Amino acid sequence: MFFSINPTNGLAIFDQIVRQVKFAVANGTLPPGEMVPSVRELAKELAVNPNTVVKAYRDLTSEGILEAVRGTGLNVTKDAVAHCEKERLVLLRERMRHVLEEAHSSRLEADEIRSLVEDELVRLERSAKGKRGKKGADT
Amino acid sequence: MFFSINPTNGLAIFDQIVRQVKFAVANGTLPPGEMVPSVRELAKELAVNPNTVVKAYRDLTSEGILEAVRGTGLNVTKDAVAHCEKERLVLLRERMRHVLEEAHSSRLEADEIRSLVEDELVRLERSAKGKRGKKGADT
DNA sequence: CGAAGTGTTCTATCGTGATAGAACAGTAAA
DNA sequence: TTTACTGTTCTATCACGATAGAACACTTCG
Repeated sequence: MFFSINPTNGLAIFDQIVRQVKFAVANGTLPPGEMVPSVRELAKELAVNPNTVVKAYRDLTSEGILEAVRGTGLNVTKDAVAHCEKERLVLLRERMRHVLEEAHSSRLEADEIRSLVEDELVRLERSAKGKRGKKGADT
Repeated sequence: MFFSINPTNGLAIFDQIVRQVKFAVANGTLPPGEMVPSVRELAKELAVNPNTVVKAYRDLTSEGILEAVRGTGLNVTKDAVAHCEKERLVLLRERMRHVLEEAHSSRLEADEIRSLVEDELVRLERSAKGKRGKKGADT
């Protein structure tokens, strides 16, 4: 499935779920009309309490991103895509800003910040590649 | 004073204090032997509960960064500088990594991430300039 | 029908961060 | 000594995120 939880993220679990659903909608992984995993199913998959998933889905529903079909499940609304596409960068930018503000107020130079970002970007690329090419070396 | 609290930071107040003390030690703003503000004074200045400052100072003391002089106050230890210089990048890098991981898992391209970072960096530069040259334009 | 799956709602408990307020022991200076 | 600072240690309360377990109304399918 698309979802995963990172306990050291700094974000609450329910918030991580909310954001990942939004991101999945924004990039087309979760198209309108598609059903999200059921509360109990997702809770089991993430090894998380069902009530935590309930809270995430409740927030998403009250934002108009999900809608309930009684007795059946929750699906992505038609309006969700535009909404999530707009919000995607806003959410990421806001978090990024907090980190950069801390770096800046700690007297880190802009170039030091840039190289820190580059370090972590290549690290991300490497681990992504590592997952794609399971056994082989490269290619 | 050097310290300030950002409620929307995602970090607990006591943790923000801990990190800011470490950063101040790392960049020489808070040299060894220097006294940190008293518990009650800092609590008043940050409009925060004294117990919150106590917790931050207790953590810093148990890490060997501050030491108590009974009846007088807390001062920065001799070993603190090396310790904090090492930890500075680690702390910032760890937080940065979490944000970049989220951006990456949301299918944001590396170049989009870079331009997002650049956006926020110039924003930081602007606000820093704005604070330095209060009334005048530049110089 | 009945069983199994939906979402929804409820109470209770726990840990943590924060607040509030009080008390105690030590030091410094008038 | 007295006063006014230090740090330190309590108890109590609150909000919030998370957990646990149960119940209810609805739909789908055999």
